[in-house]
Amino acid sequence: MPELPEVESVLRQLRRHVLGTTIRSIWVGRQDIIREGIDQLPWYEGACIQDIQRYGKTLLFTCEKGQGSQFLLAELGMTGRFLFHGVPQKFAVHTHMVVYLATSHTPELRYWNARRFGRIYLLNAHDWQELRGRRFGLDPLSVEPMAFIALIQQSRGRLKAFLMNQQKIAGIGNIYANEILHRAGIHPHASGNRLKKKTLHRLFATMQAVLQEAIVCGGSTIRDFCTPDGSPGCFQERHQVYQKTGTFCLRGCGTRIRRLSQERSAFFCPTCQKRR
DNA sequence: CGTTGAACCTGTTTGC
DNA sequence: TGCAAACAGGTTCAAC
Repeated sequence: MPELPEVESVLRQLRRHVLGTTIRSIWVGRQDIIREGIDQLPWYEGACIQDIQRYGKTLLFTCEKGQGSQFLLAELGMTGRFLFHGVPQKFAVHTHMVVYLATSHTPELRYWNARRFGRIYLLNAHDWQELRGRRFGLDPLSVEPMAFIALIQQSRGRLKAFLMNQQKIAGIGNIYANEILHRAGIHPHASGNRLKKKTLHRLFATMQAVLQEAIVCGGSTIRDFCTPDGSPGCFQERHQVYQKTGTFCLRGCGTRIRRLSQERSAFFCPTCQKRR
């Protein structure tokens, strides 16, 4: 579930509280939670967390030691969390990694992930660049409108699939794709190359507005998302369509929200959302 | 190239 | 009331 706004909320707390801290040691419960570079694990002991960034829905820690630097990429998947020391959690058995810190307001940072859809990557600069180029598309918050529009006009598939394609635009998942399309008044099955310029500009503006608004709310907490200090988000209170099958469209058109079961369930209003 | 579906997972919700 | 099946979904991979 963590999509861009949730990961951004996690990022902001991490930057505030663990940036510049030295790693004392790292404990790993299940080895297979480290997808790549498990043999690099000892290197990180004594390294300094020099920077933390978000790429799409993943978090990138830049770690420095002596002259060298290495990267730690963390996918949250669906149920992944970073938690500060002392934050209560159910199912402690799902804590797969603990980063013990030397100087910080939190002496440890736990990586918890019940469903284990997310993984950790320990990468050198070369491997990170390679992964980055292969996996991440444009950032929805910093992309120029014309670059975004040009990319959509090249796409042939369904618009919702485009928005969720991380290699095109990185960070939007099922919740925000549905919410953005409803607010922009565009059908999830509209095709990008047939939309009018005006509609594309509206889509761009709506995408940024929805994501920014969700970040201010600290993300959406549907089931159990929370930031490292244990706080939930509140953007779910403003959802218009996600998981609202059968309820009346909030635009007041009198139509009920429908759900298409194909492709990760699309929720939409058949009246307000146009194919063109 | 685009699209679809399966696989990976386990806590929660739904249905009988 | 209890149990089993369905569901949730980000990413990767295979197949068409």
